[in-house]
Amino acid sequence: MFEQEQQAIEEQIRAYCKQQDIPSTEELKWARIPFSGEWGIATSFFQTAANEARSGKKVVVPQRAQEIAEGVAEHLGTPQGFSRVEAVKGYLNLYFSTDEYARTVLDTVITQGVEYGNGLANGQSVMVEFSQPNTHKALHVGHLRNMMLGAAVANILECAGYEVVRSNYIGDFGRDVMKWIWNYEKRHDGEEPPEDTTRWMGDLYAEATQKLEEDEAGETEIQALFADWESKDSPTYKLWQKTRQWSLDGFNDVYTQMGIHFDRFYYESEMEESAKEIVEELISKGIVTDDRPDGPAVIKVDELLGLDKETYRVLAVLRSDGTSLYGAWDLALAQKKFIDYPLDRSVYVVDVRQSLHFQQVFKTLEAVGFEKIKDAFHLPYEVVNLPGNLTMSSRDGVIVLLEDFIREATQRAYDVSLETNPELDEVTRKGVANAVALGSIKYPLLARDNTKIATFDWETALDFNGHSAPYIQYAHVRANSILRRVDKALPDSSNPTYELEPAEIALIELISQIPDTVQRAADEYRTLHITNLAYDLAKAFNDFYNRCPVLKAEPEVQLTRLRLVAAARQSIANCLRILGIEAPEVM
RNA sequence: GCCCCCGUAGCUCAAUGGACAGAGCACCGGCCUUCUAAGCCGUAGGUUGUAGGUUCGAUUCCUGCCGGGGGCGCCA
Repeated sequence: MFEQEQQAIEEQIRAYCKQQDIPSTEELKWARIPFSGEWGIATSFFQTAANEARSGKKVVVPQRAQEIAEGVAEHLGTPQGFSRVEAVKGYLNLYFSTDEYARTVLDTVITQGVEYGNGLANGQSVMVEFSQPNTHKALHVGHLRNMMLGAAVANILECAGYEVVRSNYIGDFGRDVMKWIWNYEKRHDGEEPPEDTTRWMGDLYAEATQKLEEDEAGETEIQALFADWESKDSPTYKLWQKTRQWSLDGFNDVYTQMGIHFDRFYYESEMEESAKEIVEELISKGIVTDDRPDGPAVIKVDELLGLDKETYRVLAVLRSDGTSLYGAWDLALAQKKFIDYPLDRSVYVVDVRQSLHFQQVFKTLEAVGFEKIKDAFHLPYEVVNLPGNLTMSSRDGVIVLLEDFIREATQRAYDVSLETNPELDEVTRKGVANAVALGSIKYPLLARDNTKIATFDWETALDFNGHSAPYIQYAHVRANSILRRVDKALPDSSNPTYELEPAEIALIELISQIPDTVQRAADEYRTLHITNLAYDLAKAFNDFYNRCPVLKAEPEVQLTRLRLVAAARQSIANCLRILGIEAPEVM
């Protein structure tokens, strides 16, 4: 937000260094002054001093850094827009003229509104593939992490200035699906799903897994179903179509509920044909080692890349019976995405356990000359476990169902609301309960680094206190509550005519960080930066709320504070929106 | 055997190579005639797994070791 100011000062620093014959060529790194209540930008001269030391000059680095900082400070004087410049411990600290900058920040937020925080369109297009649910199975809490991460990353990229294509890749085909069909035909033929469709699909899947273990002929029968499916007018194919749709309808309900949408759906069942074409081609090029029917057709990736050490291992593409495997599908899909859209980047939000798989796919495509694959990126995330390091598994049915979790959280939020705000009408309360419940479900998954395993336990999951979505939502409600009580329109922009409180400065400072944080989150594909900022904003607002009266303030003070409250409300709402979390008006 | 990830307060987690390693939970003690107490303030809690290395400076980068988790030819 302060690029112009930084640039102007950078030029002066460079000029000074040149004049003093100090070799300062590298970029200056700017940071915020890290002490509370102080507001400004800082840079240091350790690197410069170290460079001098390396070039033969006899200097003690910290001392020399301080010397340079002092020299620069003297040279700069007090630049326009700053109130004070100091050199301390090798750092150059430039303190903003509070009034001027406070006004600039508030004006920017209020003028830009929901757009505040967004970067300029950068002309780049990126696809984010996420969710990838399997039909004929239940949705559990483990799937939620992927959904939330993917949706939030897509939002972040969009805010940062990318053109974003949100895609989903539905697992509607494969052995597990056929296993479900097999079991359905044997034990549930003709049954229609109950209202709770997705749960029922999951139950039948668990049953299929169990029954198959006890059934010697099962494997052969499933193989036969695979063969039937190939013919599009077979009963197997028709049954597959019908049951698959049950799952898809259920998924769409969940997406609607979670506020997620997709621009493009891909299906594994569509990949069969093009996958086989690719494999045929690779066989003819000698890249695929075809051991059928004695074994699978595979790509020996290390060999392909000419590596001696086992690194990328072997990617299986066809079963010995000739049916294709997901390795082949991904070879097809990775290319198809770049054909369907003019992408500058292609992001896959997929469980970390598939890291090797994606390396195999990407390396293979690179080796066969598909240049664009260099722009493909696997964004891995860790799993959600149950206490005791227990991995959720659809096969064993050891899972916390998404719908159970949502129901419990909603009930809990409703109960808390009854207690804390008894006057709410029923319709509003239900809306609040829904917003709070979904927020509290989503937030912890987004506030954790992708590489960290999450552990689900009910008590923590239903805790609405502290570092949580409801805390942030509540800050938004408080801000809204103040503004609602003011009948008149927001005052016009003006410089503050009183000395701002530290709590006010801290809040404004955080607000000003949003654009940079969005960019950083986009660069690193990390939702964590947004959740951290949203929380810090809420905390700073609560502090302000307690220390600084607004409605009872002197008219001149109130002027600025009302604009600050409006900017804070907007800022919190924008952060929550990026995260896919609702910002309620009341709670 | 090869590869990847994690290790920070009692617990769960933060921390662009930078100034004093910060939050929440839990514990203890305060604050509702005052813009919604789903809130605020205070106390306490640390050899950042360990041994080295790089650096002016390491929780952050590199190497070894210890502990935990995950992946590795016909599931996805």
